[in-house]
Amino acid sequence: MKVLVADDDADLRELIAFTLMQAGHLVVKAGDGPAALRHFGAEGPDLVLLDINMPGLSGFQVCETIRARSRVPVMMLTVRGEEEDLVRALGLGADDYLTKPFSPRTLLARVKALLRRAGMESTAPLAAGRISLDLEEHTVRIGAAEPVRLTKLELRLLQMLLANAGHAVNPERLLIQVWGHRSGGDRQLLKQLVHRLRQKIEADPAAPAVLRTAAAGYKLVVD
Amino acid sequence: MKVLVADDDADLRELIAFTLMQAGHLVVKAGDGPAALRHFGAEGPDLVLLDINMPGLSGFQVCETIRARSRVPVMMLTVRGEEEDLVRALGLGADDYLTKPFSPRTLLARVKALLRRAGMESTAPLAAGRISLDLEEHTVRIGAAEPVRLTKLELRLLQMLLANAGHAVNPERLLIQVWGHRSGGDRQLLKQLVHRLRQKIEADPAAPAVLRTAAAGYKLVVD
DNA sequence: GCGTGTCTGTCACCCGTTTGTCACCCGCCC
DNA sequence: GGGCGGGTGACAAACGGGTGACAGACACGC
Repeated sequence: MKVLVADDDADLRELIAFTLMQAGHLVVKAGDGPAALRHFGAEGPDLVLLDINMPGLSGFQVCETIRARSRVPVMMLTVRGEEEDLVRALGLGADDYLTKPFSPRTLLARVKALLRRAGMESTAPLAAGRISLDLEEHTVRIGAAEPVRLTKLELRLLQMLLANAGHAVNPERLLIQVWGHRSGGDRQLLKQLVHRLRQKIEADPAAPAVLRTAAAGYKLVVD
Repeated sequence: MKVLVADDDADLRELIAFTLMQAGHLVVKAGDGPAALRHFGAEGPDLVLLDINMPGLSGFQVCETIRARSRVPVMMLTVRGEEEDLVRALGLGADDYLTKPFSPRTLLARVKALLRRAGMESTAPLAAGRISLDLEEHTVRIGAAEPVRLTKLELRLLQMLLANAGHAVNPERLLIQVWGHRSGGDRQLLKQLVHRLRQKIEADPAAPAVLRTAAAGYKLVVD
C-alpha cells in the first residue's frame, strides 16, 4: 500500500517511513503542508499520515482539503495533551490519531487496522490480469509460471506499474515512487532496474511482452 | 495540473494558490525570481504564473529563461496601466496576462483556457472530426486507417493544430508552441517538421489533404 | 569480527531514431 | 531574370533506450 507521510520533523518522518517500508509499504514523504497536498494529488496514496504542526499549511488544513476530494483514510499525529486539536481533527474527517511519542509496533498496528477498516488489507496480493504480486514473499507470478523472487526496488517498480496496469507511467513518477526523491537526471537507474526486472520476468528479455516501453514511459501489459 | 505561482506579495500568492488548489490544481509557490526558476527546474510545472515586479529577477527575466528551456504556458501578472510591460512580456514568449486586481473566478477561467490551449487539460485522446490523438501512445489515427506513431515534436505540432482544427495557425505561434524558444528565423525547422509529418499521415504527401498550407500558416482539415 | 553472496549505483558503449542543418528544387510575382 | 517562400532529399549530430561490466554497500551466516 502507498502511504503519504507528512511531518516537518525530518528524523521522525524518516523513522516512520523506514518502519512502513520495512512492512512492505510504499512511502511518499512530505515536509510541509503544501508538499503533502502536492504529493497527495500526484501520487494518490492509500493512506495519509499527517502531523498537525507543519509549516505552510497545518495538518488541519491539509486534512480538510484532502477530505474535500477523497475519502482516503487519514491518520493524524498529535502531541500528547492537545485533546482539543484532536477533536478538531476528527471533526474535519480524520479517521484515527496517534499521540507522539509512539513505538514502530504501535504505528504498524494502527496502520494495519486502518487499512483493514478501509477494506484494503495490506497483505492481500495485488493482481491484474495474469500478473500477481505477493508483497510478503517479495515474489511475482505471471500466468502459470513459477513465482519469481524480486528485490525491494524491483517489487516497488512492479507495484507502481501494476497500480496503473495497461497504462504508461512516466519516468519521473516512477523515479519518485521507487527511489523517493531524486529530481531529474537519474534515468539511468530506471533503465537498469527495468533491465534487471525484465531479465527475471520476461520469457525473452530482448522482446519484452510484459514490461513494455511505451511512448511516455513504461507500462505493464496484463491482457 | 501543477502550477508554479511566483509573486513577492505573500497575501496575493496565497490567495492565488488557494484558488487554484480549490480547483484541483497542485501549486508550487515562489516569492522571488530565483526561487521561481529553482522550482521550475525541480518541479516541472504545467503552467507558470509570473508577477512582473519581483526581487532578484524580474518576471521578464524569469520568463525569458523559462522560454529558453521550455514551451510551458506562462501567464504574466501585471498592474493595470503598464501596457508597455505587457507588450514586452508577450514579446518574450508569455502566453497570456492578467491585470491586477482580478477575481478568483477570472483567474480560474484564464488558467483553464490557457491549459486547454496548451492541450493539457487531460490525457484523454484529443479528437476533431476524423482525426484523433492518443497522447499516451503518441499515435494519431485518421479516419479508419491504422494508428501512426509520432515523435515528440510531431505530436506537439499536431496537438496545436488540432486545438485549432479547421483554422490556420501562424508559424510564429507554432514555433513557440512546439519548440518553446526560437523567436524568429527558424522557419526551416517548421518546414521540415511539417514535411515529415505529412510523410506519415498523408495518403499523398505531395498533395496534402489533412495538413494544408494556408495563407497564414498551416491548418488541419478535419471533416 | 569476517567472509560470502546479493543488491544497487555507476560507467562505458551500442544502435536505431529523432532532430537540426544545408543545398537545392519549383512556382509565383515584380 | 531575380527574389521570395514553401517543399524536398540528404546527412550528421544529438538523443534515448538497452546492455554488460564492475565496485561499493549491504545483509546474513559463521
